[in-house]
Amino acid sequence: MNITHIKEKIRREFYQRDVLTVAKELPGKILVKKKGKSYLSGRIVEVEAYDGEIDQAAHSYLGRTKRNEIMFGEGGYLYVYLSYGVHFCCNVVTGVKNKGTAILIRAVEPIEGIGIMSKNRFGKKSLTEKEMNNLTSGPGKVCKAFGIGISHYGIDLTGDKIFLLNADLKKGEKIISSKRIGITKSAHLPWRFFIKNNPYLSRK
DNA sequence: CCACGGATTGGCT
DNA sequence: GCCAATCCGTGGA
Repeated sequence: MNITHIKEKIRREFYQRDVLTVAKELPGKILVKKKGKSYLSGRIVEVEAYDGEIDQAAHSYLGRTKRNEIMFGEGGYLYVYLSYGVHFCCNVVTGVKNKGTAILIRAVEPIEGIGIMSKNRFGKKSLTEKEMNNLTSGPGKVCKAFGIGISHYGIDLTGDKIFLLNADLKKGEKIISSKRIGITKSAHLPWRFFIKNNPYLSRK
């Protein structure tokens, strides 16, 4: 018994819509990675939208390359890249074919498999409260905790390895937007969407 | 072929 | 608050 028995997997049509529409709905949804018999899951609490047609910060802005190829496919696939030569970051590809849009998953709130995530991140199973809040509060941290790397590039999110589940926000929760973090080009666009006051945000 | 810099993190000051 | 670590995609010569 795990969360996949309770919630419904998100279907292709959800991802194939406009990137901003999807990005606004993503906080609250549940990221799941299945590894053998064990499940890792967490609620998405923070995302950023990237649109190669008008957004210079998007990896797809300069056109199609081998690295960003998956961004130009149809929505519902995973785009993974290496950041600063050190950390992996994962994105949900959105829109129809040739759009070049994706959403960076920046932070999640752990639900299942916290022991495994802790081991992936800190090499031990039990964490201090401080480490717990630091477990998945950033894009590189999410990938490390979930064990997501370049081998997961292009995975179909409607398959059964990595996928999202439908879920509603908890009572009183609110999604708000701000400028995106850590970019210099097209920095003014308010395309970061997150759950207000959530303790797992990469920044408040 | 080579130089540059980035959607980050963690450790030190 | 600042900065090093560390890789490779990208673009110019």
